[in-house]
Amino acid sequence: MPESLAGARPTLEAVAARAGVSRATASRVVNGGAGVRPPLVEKVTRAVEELGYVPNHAARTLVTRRTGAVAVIIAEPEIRIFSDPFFSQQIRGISKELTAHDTQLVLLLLEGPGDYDRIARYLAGGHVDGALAFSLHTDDPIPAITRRAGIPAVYGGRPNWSEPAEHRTVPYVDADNRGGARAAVRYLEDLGRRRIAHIAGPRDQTSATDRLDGYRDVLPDADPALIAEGAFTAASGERAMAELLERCPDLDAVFAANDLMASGALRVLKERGRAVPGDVALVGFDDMDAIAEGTDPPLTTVRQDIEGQGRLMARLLLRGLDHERAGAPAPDPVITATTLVRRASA
Amino acid sequence: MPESLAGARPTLEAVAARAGVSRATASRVVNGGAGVRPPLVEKVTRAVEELGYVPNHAARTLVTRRTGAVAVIIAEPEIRIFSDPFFSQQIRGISKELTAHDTQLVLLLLEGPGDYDRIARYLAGGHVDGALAFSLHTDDPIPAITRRAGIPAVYGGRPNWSEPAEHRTVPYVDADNRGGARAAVRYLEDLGRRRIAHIAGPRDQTSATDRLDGYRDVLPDADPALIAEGAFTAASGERAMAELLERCPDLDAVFAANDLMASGALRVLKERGRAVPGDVALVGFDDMDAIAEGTDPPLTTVRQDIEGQGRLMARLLLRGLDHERAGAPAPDPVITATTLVRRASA
DNA sequence: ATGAAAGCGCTAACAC
DNA sequence: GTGTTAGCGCTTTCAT
Repeated sequence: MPESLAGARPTLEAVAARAGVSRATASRVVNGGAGVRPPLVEKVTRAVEELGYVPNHAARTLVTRRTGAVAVIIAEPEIRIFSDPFFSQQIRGISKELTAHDTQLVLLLLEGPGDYDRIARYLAGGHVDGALAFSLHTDDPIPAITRRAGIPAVYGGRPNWSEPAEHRTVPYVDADNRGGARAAVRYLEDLGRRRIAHIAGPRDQTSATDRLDGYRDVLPDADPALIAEGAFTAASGERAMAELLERCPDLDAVFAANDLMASGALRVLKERGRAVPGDVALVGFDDMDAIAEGTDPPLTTVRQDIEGQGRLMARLLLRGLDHERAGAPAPDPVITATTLVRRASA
Repeated sequence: MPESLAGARPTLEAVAARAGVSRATASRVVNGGAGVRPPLVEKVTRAVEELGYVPNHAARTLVTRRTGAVAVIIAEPEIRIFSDPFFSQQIRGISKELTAHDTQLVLLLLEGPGDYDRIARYLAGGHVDGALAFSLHTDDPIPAITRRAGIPAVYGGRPNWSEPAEHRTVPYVDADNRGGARAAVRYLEDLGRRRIAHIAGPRDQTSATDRLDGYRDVLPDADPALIAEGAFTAASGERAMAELLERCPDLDAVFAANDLMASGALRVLKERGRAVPGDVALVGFDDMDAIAEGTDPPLTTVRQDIEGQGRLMARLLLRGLDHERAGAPAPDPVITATTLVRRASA
């Protein structure tokens, strides 16, 4: 490994000089060497190594108008992001895909509502080529900001627009929440269960409402008392289960909109002496192994490939960057498959 | 808000023209406007707004040699980073401090050991002004990489060198683990407990060994059977507690090296019919509110300001960046205070 | 296939 | 105070 001569990083000029070629040729070699004769390629390559040359990123960006970086925007209400394995897996996926394409991940945490300005300025400043964001709120300002900044963006989770017409406007990656929910409820039905309750997630998240819709697809005439709303947390799952038990003591199955709530429900069920799955069959959603495999009994749940979704988001964005000049239309939403994982709780 | 004329972002040149001044003056105004007469400042400011001008980052970096970005490096074994509230809080703190100084956070996730090369190239490429990294492993290559890249770095947690002499080489921020542990054990002593056990963390993390050292400071002659080793997880806390109970049924207090292990220990204690704190007093470490406040009884624990540590890391780095040209020496390590928080478990 | 030269958008001496 | 000018390091026509 070459010694770095503290301070004075070698420039392309230096490489060219050392290799006895022009800067242009040196540049060509550094960028793949297409159309340069092998002996020269060899010479330049050696010079690069000897000098420990690393291209200056700013200079390159200035002329190419490509930064090789992508922003990942995380809204403040998503503070839980880092504690929620869901997001961490998604970020892993994104990171892997970006890395594979030599693209950097710039993390933009919104500390508060006033931060949208800062983000807007940043995005407009040409720091990044594109942006990735998660679970937009109702009429979230982010899409408008990226549009104004003129950079492409891909979203994780179906945006929650108040205008349904806007849905097609932005590209997003989402799991087949509705289909997964349908599969879960049908499975419970096939088990012979007749009083199937649902612990739904918060009404303002599409993943929650889609799962609720899936439940209703299968059980259009379900007793409304069989539906309780939670907040995707274990504690809220406990509360919802208690409610449900009170309202419908005769229930014989529960489909919870995520594993965390299912784990809470399980705790309450056991406390009240209901055997799982004997008396009450229980199905979750997400298949977060840290949760679903750790409960007693382990959770039957709907699995989605979260890391894969993250990778897909990044891939979609990168593809968009490549086609950008072609003025390609925003890619269609991508819905990833879900599968039912049978364990012991149902 | 000005319409963006898709594609053609206005340059400083355009601003200057519109304001009827030279590019230099426009630049001065954009950068604070020191030494420019108010009327001109006003004119330029208006032009900036009307045009929706945002400085081109690459151009600026090219001449100033400052990127306004800092890398946060997260090693692969730290995959748990995102699920561990410890790291998430630290990152929050870092993000806040960086944002306050108009500096961006570039996230570098190491996907595997081979990734060190990629990181090294990135850091050498002048993408960032400095780097932040966490809990270095024994003889971690990161410090060498940043040194070779010629960029300053600050670490979170005392590095685990095999050469003690190296300790002073790198600046780091760490909690007063040893002092906090001492306080916890003394508190237990003051409660009148005489058989105080310790559930230690993994031997290869300085935070764990420092806490063990603190325990030993107070109890130099403690029965070795009173010490069990866990892995900072709840499950390992359960295992360690079971061990301890078997070896020393007469123990009357436990100091666990973190809250997660304390919560596991608590579970086992209750299972075996030991009243907490009646029969066995229990103290944790970290004060992760999601855990410590949620147990029954709530955990007495040693609190450290994790977000503050993150902020401190960023501040130290930024300060280093400012003094860089002055060839200032690496700042000394900073040890942040810990405080005992009394709840009900001891 | 290679080189010469222009210029990306900005800041910082240096003159005035 | 303000304008003029010279690059920062690189890619990319355009000649050759």
